[in-house]
Amino acid sequence: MKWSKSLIQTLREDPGDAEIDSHKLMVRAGLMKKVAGGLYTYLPLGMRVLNKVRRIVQEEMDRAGALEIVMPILQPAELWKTSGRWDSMGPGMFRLKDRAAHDYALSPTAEEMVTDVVNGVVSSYRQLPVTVYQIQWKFRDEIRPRFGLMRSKEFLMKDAYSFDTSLEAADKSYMAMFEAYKKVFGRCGLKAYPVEADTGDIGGKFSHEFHVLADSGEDGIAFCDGCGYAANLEKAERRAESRADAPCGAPEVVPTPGAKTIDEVSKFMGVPGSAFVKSLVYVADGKPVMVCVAGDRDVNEVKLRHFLGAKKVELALNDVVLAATGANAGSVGPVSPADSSLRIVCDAGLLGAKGVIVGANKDDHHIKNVDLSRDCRIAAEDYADLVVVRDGDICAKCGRPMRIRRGIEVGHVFKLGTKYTDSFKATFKNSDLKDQVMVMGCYGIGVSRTMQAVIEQSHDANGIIWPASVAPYQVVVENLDPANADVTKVADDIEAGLESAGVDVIVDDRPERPGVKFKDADLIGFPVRVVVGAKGLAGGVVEVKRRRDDKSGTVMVEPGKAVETAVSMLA
RNA sequence: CGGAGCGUAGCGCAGCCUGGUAGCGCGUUUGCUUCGGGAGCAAAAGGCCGAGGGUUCAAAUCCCUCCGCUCCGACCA
Repeated sequence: MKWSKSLIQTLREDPGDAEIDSHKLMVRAGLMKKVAGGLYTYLPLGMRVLNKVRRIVQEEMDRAGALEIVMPILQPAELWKTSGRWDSMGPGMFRLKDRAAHDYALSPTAEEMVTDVVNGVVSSYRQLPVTVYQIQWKFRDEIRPRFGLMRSKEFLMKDAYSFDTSLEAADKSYMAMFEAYKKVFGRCGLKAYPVEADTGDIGGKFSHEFHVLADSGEDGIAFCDGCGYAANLEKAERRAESRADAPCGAPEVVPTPGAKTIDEVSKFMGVPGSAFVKSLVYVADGKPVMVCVAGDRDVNEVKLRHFLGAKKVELALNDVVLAATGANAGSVGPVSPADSSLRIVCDAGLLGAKGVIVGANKDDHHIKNVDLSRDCRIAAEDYADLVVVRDGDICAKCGRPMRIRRGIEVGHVFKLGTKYTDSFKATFKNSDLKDQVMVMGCYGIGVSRTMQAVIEQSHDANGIIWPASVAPYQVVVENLDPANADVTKVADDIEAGLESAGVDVIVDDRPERPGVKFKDADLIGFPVRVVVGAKGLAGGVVEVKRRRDDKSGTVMVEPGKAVETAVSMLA
């Protein structure tokens, strides 16, 4: 391929609307162009990368025994009504009507359709297990599209679905995908870590996310170096040591006028936030419940929801708070709330807390010298791990301190169970001629997001540094003197040689000054660069260099060795 | 949806407060000189100043409405 024919546009300046490096670089390197918020056109260069990532995903899915299919993006509402997600998906799903006023969704995912499809094809246990997958555009009406392809309204996703005869059998399918994912990300040159995750809205029992570590990541992840435990902060558990506080005197009500937040009260009283117990009133499936955590910690609502066994928990509105406690938010606490039957649950880190300060359930007052076990009515079984893990918390598995990192979620694997196969009555005949419900798993990879994650993880001040496996072209041949027939002949011969060696190569044949060409090559980030110039040829050599090396990595070889040298550098 | 801000040439921006000739840099085109890390000079093309309405002799500029986008807090591959 000749650069002059390739429709590559590079920009010297960062786009005004990009925040993170990978997004800036994708636009500057001419991989994509924004159409509107969260919507992008993939330009030829970006399309090549996307196709390479896609190819890798296909190969690893195929190798894992998954079967490729393609399902419609436009999906009838009936499917979504069957599972109940037509209502529960909310405004995140694009919906439209056809001319006959029938409702449709633009597929944000495809559990419903695939269950329907497989149910129609599978009728015997002999056909199971089966895993199907597709690589298809997905649509989500994101609240706030952001960071280029990281969070866009339209994105390319690989979604796979496994169907098994039993939960145990489903574990095998799950592990096959889990292993395949490791290979996919490895081949893309990514370090992606599997972390335990909450199953979220999609439902199901058990799941892992694959994360690429990056400061720009949107998810927090807790890591334990001791045992390798890794979990999304939504899910991460920690071991709470019970406190050995010294006994304290009698509770004492103190006025704290105007101070509502822990910060304000702590400043007012001149004691650190950790000396407080923060009390929040939540509504869990319609019932108020008070949640107490240390003053310097945050409630993890996902853990709370699981602990309470509730479908939904949300912070209570103020009239509920007032009715339950007798005070407005900011002055509530676990000591004798107005509603004496109010359930109080408490973070396990507060077990044994004495001499703490709590809201007095009386506006603008707090109580000090509180001993939770002495002064409050909290059931022993209502102490649990309810807070968001933070750096230095103790790993629940091995007792070593954990650290927090940020990650980009590039993949997710779920054990779904029978949530969808139940609602679709997706059954098979077992060997006893009985109908039995299939057990499902579902597995996603954000293909377009993965492409950007590679850049986020592999770039420098000059531009992208592509791994050879997904580079738009693996080698760029810089013809520094396109007007010179001898130089051009050598450059074109090297191009031909690389092509016959199966290498993707582009020849920069533009009549530009060398500096411009070098800058562009670095910006786009071709893994290997071959420089052919009159000067070098006069000395009988061309230059070969890896993008990731500095100048000292430059190798001078005679033109006949250029192909061989470049190929070896790609390995 | 709540808060903040921005829409001016393909891209990045100034001009707006204080109304009167639409500007700068990059990119593009042509010519000459350059030529191993984003060259110099000269010339040129390129604008419904987001849309609609209003005020005014006169609106990119002031006022109103709408649309779009970006950033900060509740979703997820």
